[in-house]
Amino acid sequence: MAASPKIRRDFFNRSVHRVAPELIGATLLVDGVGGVIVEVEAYHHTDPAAHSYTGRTERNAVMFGPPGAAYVYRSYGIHWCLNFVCEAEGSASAVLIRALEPTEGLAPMRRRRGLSDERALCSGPGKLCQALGVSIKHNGLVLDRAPFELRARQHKPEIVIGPRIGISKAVDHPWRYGMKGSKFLSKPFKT
DNA sequence: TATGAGATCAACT
DNA sequence: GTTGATCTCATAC
Repeated sequence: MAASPKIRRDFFNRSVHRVAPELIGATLLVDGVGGVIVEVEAYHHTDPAAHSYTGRTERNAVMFGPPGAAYVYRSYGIHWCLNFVCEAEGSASAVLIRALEPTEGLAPMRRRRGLSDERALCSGPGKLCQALGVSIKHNGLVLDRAPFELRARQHKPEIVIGPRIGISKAVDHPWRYGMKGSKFLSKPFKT
């Protein structure tokens, strides 16, 4: 199989709404463990649902930094969520990685998750971070250097679009992107 | 299949 | 003091 080109950090130097759909089908690895991105959501600083909406704080400082970095935060006190910073320094936009199709390092993922069901390993932002071992240690790290590895997709997949999940503000913005027909989505898309 | 509650904590008001 | 960009398990249908 031909090696896919690595995604460099300048890939993220564009609008989240352009970056997000292009991430579908790309491969994300952390320490060699990961898979194909099948679901993401876009967050923009003008968006009431975004952490950056009310301005820079200690938690979201990475979002205000240069694109191509990972923004990791704790959700509901227990889970971690992984975002990729986009656009430009200070624009405070990011793409939330919501689901992966596991392809590399199945054994460590199953061990970390305590599950054997492949479909449940990475089908949600909290699950995905647990399976890949992502935590606050990764906050602020750039995505084109170890332990991260991002590889571009070979072919453009069919993309489905819908409203975002688990938020209470700006719920109608269709800023959730998924790979059509994937069995590894956190929730099915209404088509 | 669907709905609901509990876990658990840092940031925010 | 309240609220989540969530997940899992239990109970109901």
